[in-house]
Amino acid sequence: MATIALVDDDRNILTSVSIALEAEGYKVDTYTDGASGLDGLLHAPPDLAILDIKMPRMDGMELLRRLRQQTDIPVIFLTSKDDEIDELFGLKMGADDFIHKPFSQRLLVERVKAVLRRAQAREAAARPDSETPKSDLLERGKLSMDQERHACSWEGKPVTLTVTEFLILFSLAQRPGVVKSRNALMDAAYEDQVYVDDRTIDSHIKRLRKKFKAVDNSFDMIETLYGVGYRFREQA
Amino acid sequence: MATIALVDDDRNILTSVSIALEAEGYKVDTYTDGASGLDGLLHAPPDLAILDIKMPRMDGMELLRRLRQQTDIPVIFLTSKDDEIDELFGLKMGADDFIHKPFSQRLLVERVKAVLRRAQAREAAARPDSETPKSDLLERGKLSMDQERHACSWEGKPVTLTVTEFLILFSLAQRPGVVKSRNALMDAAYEDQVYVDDRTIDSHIKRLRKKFKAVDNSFDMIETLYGVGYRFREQA
DNA sequence: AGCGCTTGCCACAATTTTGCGACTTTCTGA
DNA sequence: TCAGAAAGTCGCAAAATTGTGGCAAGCGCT
Repeated sequence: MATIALVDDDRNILTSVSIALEAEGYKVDTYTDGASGLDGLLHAPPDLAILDIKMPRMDGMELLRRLRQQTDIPVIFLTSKDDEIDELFGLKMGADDFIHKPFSQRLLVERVKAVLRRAQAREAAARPDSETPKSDLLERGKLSMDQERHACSWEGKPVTLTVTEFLILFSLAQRPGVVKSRNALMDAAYEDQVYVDDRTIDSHIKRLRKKFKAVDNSFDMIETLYGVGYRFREQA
Repeated sequence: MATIALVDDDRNILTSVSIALEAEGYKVDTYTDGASGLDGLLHAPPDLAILDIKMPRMDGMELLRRLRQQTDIPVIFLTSKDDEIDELFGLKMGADDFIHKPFSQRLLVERVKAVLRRAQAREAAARPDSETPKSDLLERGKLSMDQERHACSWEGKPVTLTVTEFLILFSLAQRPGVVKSRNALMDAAYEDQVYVDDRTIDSHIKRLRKKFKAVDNSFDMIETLYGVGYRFREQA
């Protein structure tokens, strides 16, 4: 799942927050002061950073300022009552949220999820227009796939695919004529590096072929390369 | 320009007021009694309603009460001296203004403009997010939703939705055929900084389906895509 | 303090998807 | 041609994911 960096000089907070976040399935990197925090954030960028606003060597605000010169990782600040003056400035610098001490773990986790959700949406919204010219629409002869709609059809006739099947076929069809090893297909279908048996991929391929043959018995777009992997046939 | 509904049993008032308002460029819908007025107001919601307080079949007060269950269209009452006792009640119900008979057309027009201006300001204030120029009306086959009035109906029959339900359905219906992940729906329904469990979205979907099925048992516009999210069915 | 309504979430049932063992069939190269 | 190695299939039970009924906390109004 997502990685979260935690920068705070208070060991107690560091451990209790770590535990709370890890319980939710997040990976947590901890740093005990601003300087090493900045270093860590830049070298091993997390999906979200939680910074204490008061810290030795470099306070949270300064850390944020420097961080923003390089990245726009979402940031949540931990503040005490007297730090409120800084919040306006923090917001301007691009802080995403503030949590006032003392805080419940429940609140913290909620905010973390909210910020990650927003960041994810922001990212998704930023992608389509700027880079990644390949839209999530794919047309290959009689096959057409639409990621956004999670729809797939052959000769116009709809074919219902599960998530895994969709991802595998999408990966194959994206580059017709190019062989994809089973490992490559696993990477396409699974987020992290889960390892599944080779035979599992075969199973998915089997199901894909079956579903397409149900619609067009002469379907044979998915070729097997003995000892190598699978390939989506070139030209329709 | 704006549409104004006029409900009065007195033909003279109906025609003279219509002429006055149309001269100002407004579109005017007229109804001659409370019952048909309510019907018309719900099916073809105007920007403002002018109601006579005394009418056969259903008086203005009752009409307002029922209207408020569905929408918050601005309302101006026409009253005679004897009706003054009701004004307090009318205000509570959300009437926006009272005009005492007899009244000059000039006065009427002024009041109308004032109320519309206020309504517009209110509406702008309620939606501080600078963007969101998307239209407030949404028609998708048998479904119609009006963001302004927060009204929703299926095959013309009103369906009462809570805020969250409304936002979720609106988000889905806005792009029929497109899958929305639970996260995307959360974004549509909640402020930043609020995180709710994935299953909460399921709950809302459950309630939505229930409400629509109560009106049309064959309702199945909200599709579930296993492992992906929800989708509003394409075509009516 | 007492409603009535919304809402988030939990627990349990119902469904769907998926991984993989066990076999069979096909392919390759000596 | 024959012995592996590799790929195709089947069938299932485990895993995931979703559908639901309910409940209790939170809120706005009395």
